[in-house]
Amino acid sequence: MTLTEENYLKALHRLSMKEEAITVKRIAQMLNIKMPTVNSMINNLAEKKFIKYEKYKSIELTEKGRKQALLILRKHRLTELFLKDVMGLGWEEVHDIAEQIEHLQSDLFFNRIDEMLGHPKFDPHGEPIPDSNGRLPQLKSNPLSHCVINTKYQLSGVLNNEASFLTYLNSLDLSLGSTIEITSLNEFDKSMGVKLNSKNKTVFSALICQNLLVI
Amino acid sequence: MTLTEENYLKALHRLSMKEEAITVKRIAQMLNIKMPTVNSMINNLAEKKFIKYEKYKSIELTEKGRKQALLILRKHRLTELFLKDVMGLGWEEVHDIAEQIEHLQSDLFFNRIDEMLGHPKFDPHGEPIPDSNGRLPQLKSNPLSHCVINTKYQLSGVLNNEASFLTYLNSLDLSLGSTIEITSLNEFDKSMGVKLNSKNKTVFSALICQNLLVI
DNA sequence: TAAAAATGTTAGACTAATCTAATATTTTTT
DNA sequence: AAAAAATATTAGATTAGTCTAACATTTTTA
Repeated sequence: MTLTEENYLKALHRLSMKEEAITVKRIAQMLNIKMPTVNSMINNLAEKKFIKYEKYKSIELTEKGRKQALLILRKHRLTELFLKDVMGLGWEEVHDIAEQIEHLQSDLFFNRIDEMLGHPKFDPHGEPIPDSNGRLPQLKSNPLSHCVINTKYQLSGVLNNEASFLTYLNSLDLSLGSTIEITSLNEFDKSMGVKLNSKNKTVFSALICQNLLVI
Repeated sequence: MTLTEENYLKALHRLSMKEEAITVKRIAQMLNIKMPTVNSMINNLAEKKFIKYEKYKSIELTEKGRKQALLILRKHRLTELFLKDVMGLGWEEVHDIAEQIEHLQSDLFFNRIDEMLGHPKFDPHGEPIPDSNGRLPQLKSNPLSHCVINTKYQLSGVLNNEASFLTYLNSLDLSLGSTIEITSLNEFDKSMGVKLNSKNKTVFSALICQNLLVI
């Protein structure tokens, strides 16, 4: 895929997320390109099966197109997080750089970023980060006890409302939306080493883990 | 500048570094492109004053061309070092990724990399890294006492040969070529906090600094 | 529902980067 | 120094991505 095709696909996906119908006019506006140009690119993308399209009719991403768009989105969001958290750039500074880096061809590079960030599932706006197969994370929460190591989750609920449990969570500064990264796992007692909000490390017993719901 | 123009400029610079004359044929080989294509790009670059050229005559980079090439080289070498030292990729893996990243347009991004690496003057092959003005570092050594904070230097000599001094250096595992990064400066006694070979931290008194030559 | 407005498509041209085939110049060899 | 070989250049075609002008279709409105 060329860089231009990737940018069209991104725009197509953005429109499909928020609007009723994808039109040539909207794509043209979004990419700041004239309609006839968009029209010919639409034909090109349809030929390559990234979209379904018949002239004067609606434009829709195919599964292939959506997956491709999500893979680019993944690279974009991982990059933004990386520029911010690892390189210490400001949130307002990262977008333009990520727009360029998202087009790099290197699984190695992006997988390493993913790893350094602890396989985050959401960017700081709360937007989900597609996985390396171009799939969006399930929005179904699971108990932390069912989750995997070296991955960042967000607290989405609790399965126990005893005051002592809630007080404990409070003392850790844990609230809905807080990030919990599993850094180690004790096979013997099923306790987990965790890092909270990318800052404090502690250990959760199996019982704690069973009562924390995360996404 | 287009990505293609940048790649030609890089090739031109590489040739100018190691060979007598830059020929259309050599450029074509290096970039794996046919000679007529190279010829037309040569004309284009000459029009834009990156090279001096008259047909059937020799090809030479202008100052403008050389500076541009060195700025790309700077981005390439900083990126390689970053991928290796910060992201932990293997030396054999970094080249292809750096070939892509070197074309990014973002002073912010590369300055931040430079900063994170401690403003290195040489890459791990010992190749010099051009500065942000496209100038190669002076190969003239200076006493460490004349150097600036937050910068990586390489030990290039000593100004004192007393056994006690050399034994001291040995005990720190310091030898010719070792990297010395100045991490802090004590204005009162002119002593310096340093990191040696990217590992051990220590403090050098003013007297030590005066007797270490670095590049 | 017919006219007007909005949107979409086709036709044809342009630029950057590439190619092959043909031609020109320079360099090497005999 | 003439012939042969190597190298360089020109001419003309191709592809991707863009444009403007003209035409077609659909949607809105009166």
